[in-house]
Amino acid sequence: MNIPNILEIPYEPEIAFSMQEKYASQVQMSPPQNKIKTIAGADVSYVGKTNEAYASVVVIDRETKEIIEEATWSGYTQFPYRSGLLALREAPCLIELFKKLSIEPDLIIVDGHGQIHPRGFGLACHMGLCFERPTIGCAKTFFIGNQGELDEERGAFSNVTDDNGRVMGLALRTQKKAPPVYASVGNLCDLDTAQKIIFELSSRNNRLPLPVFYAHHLCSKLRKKKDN
DNA sequence: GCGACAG
DNA sequence: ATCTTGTCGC
Repeated sequence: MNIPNILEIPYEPEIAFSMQEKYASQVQMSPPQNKIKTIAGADVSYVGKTNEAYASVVVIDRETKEIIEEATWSGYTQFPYRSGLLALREAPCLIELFKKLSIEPDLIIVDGHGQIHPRGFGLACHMGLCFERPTIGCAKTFFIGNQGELDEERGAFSNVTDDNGRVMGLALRTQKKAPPVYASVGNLCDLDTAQKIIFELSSRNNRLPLPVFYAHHLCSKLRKKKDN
């Protein structure tokens, strides 16, 4: 896949914060221009709490839900995990990973938050500006913001807002008994589309949208394999 | 001041 | 993220 931009990765956290504040205003929340027929999901896993990383991306056909391409990458991250600065750790890995993809997916789902972020610029936003193509974040746990009550049925959702009442994203229950996932815009996509896509690609069998679910398993398979 | 804090 | 035991449901 073509990668039009690579954002700087500041070594100093304070500089990284201001970088995120600067780029947050460049995120585009309008609906995708093209019809969404191919969808990619990406994930990264690690050996213990080391910097040894395994990343994978899986692309499916939206209509048939069949896998049409996979790519993997392994190497070492340059930064430790830090809340709010996940992109410093994972963006370089994901860029190398997506370089290996031949398809140009119509939409990319990142395992992490987008606009649900202290400065409105989570990992999915960072990748969305790099890729210049519709990108959304789908995180497994609550990060920040005010979340309303959530019904128990699959499909129930509740906005996640900041302290000024601005909608950053939403909590979406994709399985009846499981905790919700958190959907937010990364770039070049609206929240309604993000919600719709995550809902239709999740099911009774997979709380996470199919491409992310597949990528997650591919990652841990890789990690185990290299471990032995 | 204290706790919370994506992966 | 990873580690781990036990439990529930198809």
